[in-house]
Amino acid sequence: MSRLRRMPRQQPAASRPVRRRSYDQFCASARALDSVGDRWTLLIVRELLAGPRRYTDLHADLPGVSTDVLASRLKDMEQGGLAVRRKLPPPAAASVYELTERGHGLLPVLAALAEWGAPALTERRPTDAVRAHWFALPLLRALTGLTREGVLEVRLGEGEFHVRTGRGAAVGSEGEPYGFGPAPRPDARITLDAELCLELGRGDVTLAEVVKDGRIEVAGDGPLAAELRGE
Amino acid sequence: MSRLRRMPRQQPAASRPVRRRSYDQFCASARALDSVGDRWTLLIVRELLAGPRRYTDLHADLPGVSTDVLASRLKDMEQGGLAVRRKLPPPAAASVYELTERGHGLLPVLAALAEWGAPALTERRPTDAVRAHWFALPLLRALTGLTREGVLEVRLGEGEFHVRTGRGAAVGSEGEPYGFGPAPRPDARITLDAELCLELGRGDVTLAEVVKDGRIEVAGDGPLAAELRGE
DNA sequence: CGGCATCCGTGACGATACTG
DNA sequence: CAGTATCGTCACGGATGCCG
Repeated sequence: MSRLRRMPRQQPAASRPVRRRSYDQFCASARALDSVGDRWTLLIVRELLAGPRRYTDLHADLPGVSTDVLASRLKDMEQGGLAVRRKLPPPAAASVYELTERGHGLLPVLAALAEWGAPALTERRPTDAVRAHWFALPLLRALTGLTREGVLEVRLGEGEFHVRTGRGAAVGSEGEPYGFGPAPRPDARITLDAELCLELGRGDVTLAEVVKDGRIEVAGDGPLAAELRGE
Repeated sequence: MSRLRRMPRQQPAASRPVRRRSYDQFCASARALDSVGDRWTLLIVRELLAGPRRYTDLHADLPGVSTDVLASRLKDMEQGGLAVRRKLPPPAAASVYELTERGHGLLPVLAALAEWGAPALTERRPTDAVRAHWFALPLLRALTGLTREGVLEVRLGEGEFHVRTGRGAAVGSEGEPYGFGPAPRPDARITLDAELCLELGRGDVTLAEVVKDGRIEVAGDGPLAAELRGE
């Protein structure tokens, strides 16, 4: 009576053309998710939006990703035209991954995700990793009102990063909208803590308010620093 | 010499608290992906953005999703506060899933994905499924310039849907930005083909151009129809 | 019949070890 | 340093069964 149940539930699936998994929908969002919907892919993009990086550094800033998955995603991203692998000039003898223009086009997607996810970013769980440049997207949102073009260095307790302000931060501009570490020649510098970055990104407080409060410290003497101080 | 290699590669993983898989990063984008980064989740959201739907209808419009995964995602979305299950009034004896306000907040994410994915949506592969309302996001992008509030019914070869125009389509407005099928009392109606929807969404052509060309047909006599015709 | 639950085969994922 | 190899586990997709 139960022998019949063992019958061929599934064809051996032979000769299927090993198609990469796709949603197979004629829909723009579905096509986008075919490219960036796999686990870790968008977080790798988030990393590369801050500038070219080496494999090992990517692995270090993405705790939890396994080496083979990272290698596989980078390969997929190369094949998909999102990133390229570039050899550094001779003395370095290393190679870095960097986004193509198509890859940079994902900034609005990451920004929308960050904006939506910000309210859920209240408690910092003990298992959570943190990197300073992860706060660049929330902060960029709070700086969209700035008119002066320039590079702003940001110092957090967790580390440093820098962002481009003014139209230079707009989508489609050459260069990264934000980057790791200190800037080569910043036009201004601010010091604040990560929590304040998030509040600014959520719009809970305005830039002008926290400058007055002293919760944010502005250094520099150029026009960008002046605008940050409120003239 | 090779006996040592068989040693415990992995702890039995006992007593791990069965944590739902999270990226464990104190980052807004990562938190967002903890909620909506699983396979199919954002496409379910895309469906529900068009209005409440029953389980079976969702399954029908998401070819390829297995029944258990769909049930599991819907449960996750309920638990995550993205959607609720609501019983229909007695005669229907069915229940529908609908987005919460938090869930509706994902519209900008889907819109950004659709915008980024649009250039990749050139050839329609023979394996691709199609639904009319999947073209609502690209079309909405082309209609952001409209000032008149109202409901616009859209007729494609593949079926019908309707979109809200004017400030009513803005994020945070009550009601869905777009919906399945014909509208109850549309303020205007347009007829075009899916390809044109995509061209409009990509910005390859403007609304005014295609109205003049006759590639788009505008029906109705209210102010919205007039604005669509270019006064 | 709608709304799942169960079972199974395959593939993706995560951790670790190993190699050029 | 930058991956590849290997392995255990879990997620996914497909088919089917159950239950109100």
